[in-house]
Amino acid sequence: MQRMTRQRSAVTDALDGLDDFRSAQQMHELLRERGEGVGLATVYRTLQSLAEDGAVDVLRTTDGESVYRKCARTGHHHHLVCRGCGRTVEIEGPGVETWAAQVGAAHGFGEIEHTVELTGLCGECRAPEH
Amino acid sequence: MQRMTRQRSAVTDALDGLDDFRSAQQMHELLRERGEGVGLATVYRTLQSLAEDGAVDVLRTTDGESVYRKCARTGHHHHLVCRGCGRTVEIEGPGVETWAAQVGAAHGFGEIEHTVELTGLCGECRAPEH
DNA sequence: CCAGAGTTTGACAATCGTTCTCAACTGTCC
DNA sequence: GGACAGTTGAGAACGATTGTCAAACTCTGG
Repeated sequence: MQRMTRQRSAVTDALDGLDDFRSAQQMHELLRERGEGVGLATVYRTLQSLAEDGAVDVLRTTDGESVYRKCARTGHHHHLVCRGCGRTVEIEGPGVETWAAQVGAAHGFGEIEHTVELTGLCGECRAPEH
Repeated sequence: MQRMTRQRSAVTDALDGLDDFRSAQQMHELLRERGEGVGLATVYRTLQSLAEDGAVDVLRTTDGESVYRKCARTGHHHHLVCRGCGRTVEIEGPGVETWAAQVGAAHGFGEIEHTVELTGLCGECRAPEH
């Protein structure tokens, strides 16, 4: 059974206040600054279990770090992340889903799963001043 | 300048004989078995430099390991990998490329880059016997 | 409210893939 | 052949993540 502890709610509360992806280490640091210290191992465990429950989304950065984010959209979706500031937009790709299934079928594959993530530079990061 | 050494050609030769993704450690082991021992650090360095030159493709497995493969197609493409046996099909996604750019533009993002990988079960892995 | 059972926590050690170090080695060019 | 700059490799170092396990805590049913 899942229990509600001070640490667990500290992590979920912190996630609610953020809108970009953060690593477990960043969360750990953030909580420490807020004075709600939570052990690093606990932060890892909590984020993992939240991810398993589908309560948060996980992404792997190019350097192999796992980053987490609480998304508004609960179902399956993708992300468009700004490489400059981290701003994130949730994307629903009706086209991609079917494309994936089609491509899979065309090659005799079944039970297709896909990974689709987009990165770019948002308006502000492209035109810093004006 | 790039030199042709015994180690470098051992790695590229080995890659030519494979058609699925392998990790640096697996390559290291494979070369050892063949008697063409190559230091682990060298295998890492060589695979990396080959990847930078676009001579091989890199993927990150779900557990954060980098895997490499020499693809027939040299330009930009994606992969459909069998979760059962590792069989890999190279995919060219005319639709995905434009979709990515469109979605990006719709949100004011530019310089869009995308990651698209598919996994599934190939025909043989779905019907082992018959 | 209270005890007992079962969870959760956290400081620290351990893993594991990958990168760094640096002295010895080896293509390459003249 | 000889010089020199790129390359190698054994082992240390790194950094993210996971494992350990005794102490602390939650929740539930009296």
